[in-house]
Amino acid sequence: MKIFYPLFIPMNAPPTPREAPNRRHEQSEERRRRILDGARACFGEAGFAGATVGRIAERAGVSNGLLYRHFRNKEHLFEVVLAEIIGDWVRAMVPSRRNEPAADALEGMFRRSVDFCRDHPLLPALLRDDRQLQLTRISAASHDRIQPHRDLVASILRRGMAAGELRADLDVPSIADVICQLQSDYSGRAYRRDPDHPDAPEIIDAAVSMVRRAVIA
Amino acid sequence: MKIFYPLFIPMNAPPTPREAPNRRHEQSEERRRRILDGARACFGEAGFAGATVGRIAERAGVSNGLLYRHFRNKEHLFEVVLAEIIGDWVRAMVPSRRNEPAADALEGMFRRSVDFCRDHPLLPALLRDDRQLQLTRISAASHDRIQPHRDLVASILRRGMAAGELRADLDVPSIADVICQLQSDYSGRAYRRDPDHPDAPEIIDAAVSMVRRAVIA
Amino acid sequence: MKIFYPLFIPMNAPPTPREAPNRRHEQSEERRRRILDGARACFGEAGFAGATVGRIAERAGVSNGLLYRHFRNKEHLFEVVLAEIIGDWVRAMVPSRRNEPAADALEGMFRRSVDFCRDHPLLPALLRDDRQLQLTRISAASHDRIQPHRDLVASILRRGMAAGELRADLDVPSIADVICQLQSDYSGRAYRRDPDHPDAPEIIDAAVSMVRRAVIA
Amino acid sequence: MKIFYPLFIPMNAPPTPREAPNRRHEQSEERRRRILDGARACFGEAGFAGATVGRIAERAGVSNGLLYRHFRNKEHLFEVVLAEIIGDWVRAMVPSRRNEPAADALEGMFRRSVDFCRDHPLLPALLRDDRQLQLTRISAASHDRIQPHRDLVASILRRGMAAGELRADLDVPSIADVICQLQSDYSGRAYRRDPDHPDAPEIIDAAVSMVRRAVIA
DNA sequence: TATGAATGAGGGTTCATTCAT
DNA sequence: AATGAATGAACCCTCATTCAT
Repeated sequence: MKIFYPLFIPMNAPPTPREAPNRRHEQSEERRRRILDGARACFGEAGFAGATVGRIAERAGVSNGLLYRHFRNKEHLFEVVLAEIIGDWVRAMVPSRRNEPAADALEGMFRRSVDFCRDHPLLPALLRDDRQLQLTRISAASHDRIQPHRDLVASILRRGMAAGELRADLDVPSIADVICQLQSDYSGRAYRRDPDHPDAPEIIDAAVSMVRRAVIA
Repeated sequence: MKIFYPLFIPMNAPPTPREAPNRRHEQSEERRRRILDGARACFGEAGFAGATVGRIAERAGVSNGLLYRHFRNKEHLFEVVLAEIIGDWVRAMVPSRRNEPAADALEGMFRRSVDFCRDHPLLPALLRDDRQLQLTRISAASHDRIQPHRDLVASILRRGMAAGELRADLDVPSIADVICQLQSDYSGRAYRRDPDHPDAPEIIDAAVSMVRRAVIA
Repeated sequence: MKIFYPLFIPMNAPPTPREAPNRRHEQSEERRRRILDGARACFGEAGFAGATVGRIAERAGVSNGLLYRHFRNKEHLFEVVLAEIIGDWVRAMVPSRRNEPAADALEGMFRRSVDFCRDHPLLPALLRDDRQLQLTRISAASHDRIQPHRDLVASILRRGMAAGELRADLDVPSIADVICQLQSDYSGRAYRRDPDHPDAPEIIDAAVSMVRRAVIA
Repeated sequence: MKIFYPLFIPMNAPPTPREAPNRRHEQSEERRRRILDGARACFGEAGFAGATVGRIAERAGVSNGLLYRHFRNKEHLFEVVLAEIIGDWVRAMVPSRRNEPAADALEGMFRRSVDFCRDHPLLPALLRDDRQLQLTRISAASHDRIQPHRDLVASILRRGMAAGELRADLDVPSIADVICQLQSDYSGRAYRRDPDHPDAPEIIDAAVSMVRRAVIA
């Protein structure tokens, strides 16, 4: 069975500086970086509509106008931020060892995803709900990141079923959907520090064990 | 065992008409109603930031200013809408029969919640994530609706454990959290019609069966 | 010979208040008026691009936002201003007596146009050159006002030729074009007080006599 | 009779290269040239306000900043462009033969002006109306170019009157004004291709014949 | 009670100009 | 001399909120 791991193409790698980078270019690049960081934080805190360009620039310590040298407009900036985050997240999540039992692979993914989101100042909050963000125009983003995630989970499930480790009667696409949903939920919690949606270890454990119990033979 | 069903205190009951309601008062009350309906629709479609008071008033067929006679401001209006919706949702969700097996009670709740959200033009989208809505100031709302929901689920779990229907080693608060999370997720999907987050019956079934398997003895 | 005088339909007559106008409505109407006056002045001085809504509002003594209650946007405001001005101008210019000699009719029109523009705080400056104003989207405006003007002049010319008062070999459309051009020029001068383009009486006389000499038999 | 032909003082002659022009200087000069050409095109297309420095630099194939080494600011650049154009225009317009009849001289000037503007990708549109261009600060430019033009026409008129070719009772300054006005009008038309202000040959002919008839004895 | 005209702060965006390199 | 990244003021426009009627 062919497993197809490499999910996402990194969309917004910084333009490869093939010439020796001079000071100017370096500084510019660093400011672009700071803008993206500021945008991550602001979008993460306030959502797309709530974040303001002015605030982002301020946070990045640059002028209002500079933002528009690096990004077409607010929406474009948001797209780039999203793409970056997804790239990071996926890299953190992907199974490290290929031969581990399927249930362990799922649990590993789950926990790595949560841990990544906890440690990283980023916005998995935005990983879920484009509708709220009035970003219907950014349609690709949502689809592009969700389906591959499900496919990855599904491939692990199928591998486990083939190996006899998992129940044989799983409705793979549906179960994969639910697992991904839970993973998104608790990854998101790890970032937001909403006391109403805690990410206490025992809750994560409960989610993980629910997943295990649902799939194991 | 005492089961404590009445979860929510109605927050914004219409001011109790202690005098015999004359015409004026009646009409006023009806307009308040229309404003709330318009707000539900608008907030549901565009989120908090995206909805405008002008639009809401227009939809309600009243003037812009009247809105401010009935509600302190946009935020307050939103709070009231939220509270109302949660009331409706809870009423729809609460177990009908008291003596059914715990697992069935959970499943029933799950499905009723999803169905309610599907049939009702309302905004369970908003049930989850105040942060997105820039409503950090509305902290109470979130807490008030989420904890009671978990308590309800927890009480069912405990009943089932006491009755020997469910596993004895459940970490009740944590499992309740996960179950509520899933229920919110798929209820939300039922309202939004995001093709990337479908609410196909088999997916709902998968979620339900995952829950059952997690708790059943 | 049929003469077709009524050229322009007044486009932006204030919405006829068929009900007894209360104070509120009156004040609103007056503010709309003030905005239009401010806009006339600002557009007249600075052109479309150069005029700013902020400046116009300030000049009208109202808030920035009010402008957008009365007009869709800057462009719409400009259109209305233009239409008003043209209406005024046309009414001022149109021949009063029907039976006067053609050459006198032309001269009368010419002088009335100039006088109107001199006395009136308006912007015939804008009567000529949409291109400068980057108003390609307002294409109709230009055409709608210029051709009728020429037609009016042409009809007078033809009447004079038929009556034997004017030379029989006139190239009517071309001569009409030149006459209108001159009339626009010196009407515009009357408004702008550019010392480099004076509107001294003897210059107007020179223009008028040039026109007479060109057409008279 | 003294005829005073050399009308305009070249305002912005390139800084006289008093040293043998080395490579550096040559290249610099060529870039200045390219900037001016780009500016001509941009101002011509979009007017002063509509043209942007960035666009001009891009069109000239130089950097944004270089523009400010050669010109004080956008306004200065515009002044220089204007002066250049006027120089070109005047050279094209000036009577070639000194002894031709005055009326022919006028007609020749008229037609050469129109032809020049038609053939040349430049901005006689801007020849008339500084006010529109928000360039009230550039007052000199306007005066410097208009009065000499009138003087030239006046001198031809006086010559014709002295020679008995033209009517003896002409109000020379006034007639000169009108002639110059017409000439500007139709020269401008030749450049702009506004269908509402055509420059068809028969219209030009009509204008020319109007002028002739106005002055001829 | 109900209206909707009026306000004005703040939104995203552009662009003339400067200055370190 | 030449670059182009960076600035920030000013642009048009929206919309939550107030208040005279």
